[in-house]
Amino acid sequence: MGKRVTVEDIARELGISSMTVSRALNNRPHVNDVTREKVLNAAKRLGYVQNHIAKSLVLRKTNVIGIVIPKISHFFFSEVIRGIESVTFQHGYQLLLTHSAESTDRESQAIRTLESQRVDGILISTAQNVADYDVYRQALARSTPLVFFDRCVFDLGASCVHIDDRESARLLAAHFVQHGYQRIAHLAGPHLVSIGKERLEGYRMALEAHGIPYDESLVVTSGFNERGGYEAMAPLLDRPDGARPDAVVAVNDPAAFGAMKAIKDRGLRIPQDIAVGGFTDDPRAEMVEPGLTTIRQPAYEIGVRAAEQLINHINTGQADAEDIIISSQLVIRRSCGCGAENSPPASPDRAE
Amino acid sequence: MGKRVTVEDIARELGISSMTVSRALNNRPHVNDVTREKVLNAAKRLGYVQNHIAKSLVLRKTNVIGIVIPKISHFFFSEVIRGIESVTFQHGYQLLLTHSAESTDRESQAIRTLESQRVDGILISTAQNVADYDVYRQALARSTPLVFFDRCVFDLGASCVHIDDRESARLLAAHFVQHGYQRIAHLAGPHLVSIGKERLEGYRMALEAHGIPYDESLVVTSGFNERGGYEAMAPLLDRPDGARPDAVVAVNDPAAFGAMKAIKDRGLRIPQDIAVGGFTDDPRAEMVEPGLTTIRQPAYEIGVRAAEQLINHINTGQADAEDIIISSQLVIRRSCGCGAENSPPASPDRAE
DNA sequence: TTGTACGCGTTATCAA
DNA sequence: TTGATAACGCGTACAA
Repeated sequence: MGKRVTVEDIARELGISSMTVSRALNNRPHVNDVTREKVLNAAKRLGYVQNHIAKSLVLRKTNVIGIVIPKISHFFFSEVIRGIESVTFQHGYQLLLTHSAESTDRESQAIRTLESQRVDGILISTAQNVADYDVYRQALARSTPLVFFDRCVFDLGASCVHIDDRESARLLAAHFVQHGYQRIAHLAGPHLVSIGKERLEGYRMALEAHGIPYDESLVVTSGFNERGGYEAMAPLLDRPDGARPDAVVAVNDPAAFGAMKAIKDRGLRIPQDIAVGGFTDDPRAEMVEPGLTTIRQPAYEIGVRAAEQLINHINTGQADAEDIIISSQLVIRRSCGCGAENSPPASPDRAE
Repeated sequence: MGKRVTVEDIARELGISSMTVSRALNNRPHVNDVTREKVLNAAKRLGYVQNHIAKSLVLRKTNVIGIVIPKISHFFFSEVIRGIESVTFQHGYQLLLTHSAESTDRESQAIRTLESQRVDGILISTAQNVADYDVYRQALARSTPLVFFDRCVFDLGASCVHIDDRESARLLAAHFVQHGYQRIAHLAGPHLVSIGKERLEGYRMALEAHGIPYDESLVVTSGFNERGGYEAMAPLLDRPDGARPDAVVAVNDPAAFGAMKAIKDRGLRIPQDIAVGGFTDDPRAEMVEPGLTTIRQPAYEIGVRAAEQLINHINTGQADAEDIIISSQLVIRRSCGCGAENSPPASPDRAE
């Protein structure tokens, strides 16, 4: 930062006090109209830009909200960010973006950095192997409002915005069961992260409800990306004919895409040989061949609600934590082989 | 922000001066080992978190870099952000993310906000209707380093990181010409933004080089999203048989996807009736049916180079502006009907 | 090795 | 309506 124009400079220029300048610049009362005019002109002429750093220091409020994203490249998260931004923009907050890259170490570091930056609150979706909750507790103890989204940690007294992952997974798995699939595999997320746990549990519930025994060997941890989905399919596809799964419920769409590629690479057909389902409703889901049946998570809305909740916490000091559940939707396409082509809005409608 | 522990608090607790505490916490020399140990213990015990705001104020350096993104939901930009983040993380910079939403007003506001936040530098890709360069000039005049990426403004003395848009568009259009297409349309970006201008120019050059007259009615401004691409196709598809274009070069992939949908909705085939090409290499390009021939822009690398260049400017005061050209690549898939299936890395390899 | 004085740029407070 | 003073939390410069 080079030499910058300060209120002091403007005050000196006009032969008045810096307080009057400050009042004029901030549209505060008790300033003579003529004086105000002179101040604004001088500010423009000198190229004054308010120093928000100094303002934050004295006001003890930065108007900055921190975000911790586990995987920037995931479409879901970029949509959440878009939702968050729309709300924070309206409320005059800025966004400090950090990336944990699925690492708990980097996540902890990010949270500490955000606290150090004195953000007014933090929006976070945990890294996939989250295990130690101390860093969250500490932030909360220092009264930094925290709101989780999608990947949550419950019982910390922090709000969380997410879909009903368990019920959604149950619904998806039940859909396969009801259409006659017998050996339904699950590509699972890491079991430490909320959505991994919940989606697995929903899958189990669906099987149980329909009297299908839970077979541990049909559950393979894939993680959340394409490569993981691809690799997790190997042990399942290596099974002999008749022992191979006839359907796969993936923990999310990227994993499902990887699985679909693995299935095709073996020369098998989707859904005739193996049906596939996912989670997210990634833009690719309607373009992949065949279209991917999936649970649509309204990412933009999740971002909006999370940001609103956080700002609410910020304003009310410490409002009660809420568990906010956003409704999801089963989108049926051809990958599940269940006939109905209940297509989602086509591409042109994805644009704003 | 609630009541926070300060260096003063620690100093009082230990009966020493705040300077010694500051030195100890920052790993500076001239501190007795025993004293340092005591300070670090007390800091941990009291839950001290450095106030980066105060530090920034006194050091006149925030270690924050501002980003201005025209369209968060565009895959290309989320990849750029990922690249930027990888560099800034390594160098200890934080990211303040702003969104112009393609509005020049919001963009100007964003830049002023970032200046107000005293970011050490700004990375920006302009809004599509950029026309007034004053806000950039002012930022530069106040010695806020500025680096453009993808959508640039030249001749301002700011660095710019981008592919060779003109040459890439020329290459793509020439590819169509060489494969016998005669009536090649162009879905153009707004003509005010660099990539809109350059890509149109490359398209013209390719036609000219092959003796095909430039037909203004074959150039329709689509903007950068799916809906724009879809709608821009209407006048082209409304032409009678024989006057319809036999190929379309879209300004980017989202527009190309919209165009493909429009073509299919008319019951026409790709590429037999109309061939399509795009720009970006969006993840959907290899999944759409048929696969989209496109110019691959290495988004991640663009982000990396832009961030490196900015940090370089920050460190060297004001190094010379550079025009940094990242090499792009023509990825041939089936949408251009040119045979060669030069497939890009498959999905599983997209993951990190 | 440790401490004192001061300034970073702004606003709140209280006095004029 | 305006101004003087102090404070936000920290680090630099210099003194002890």
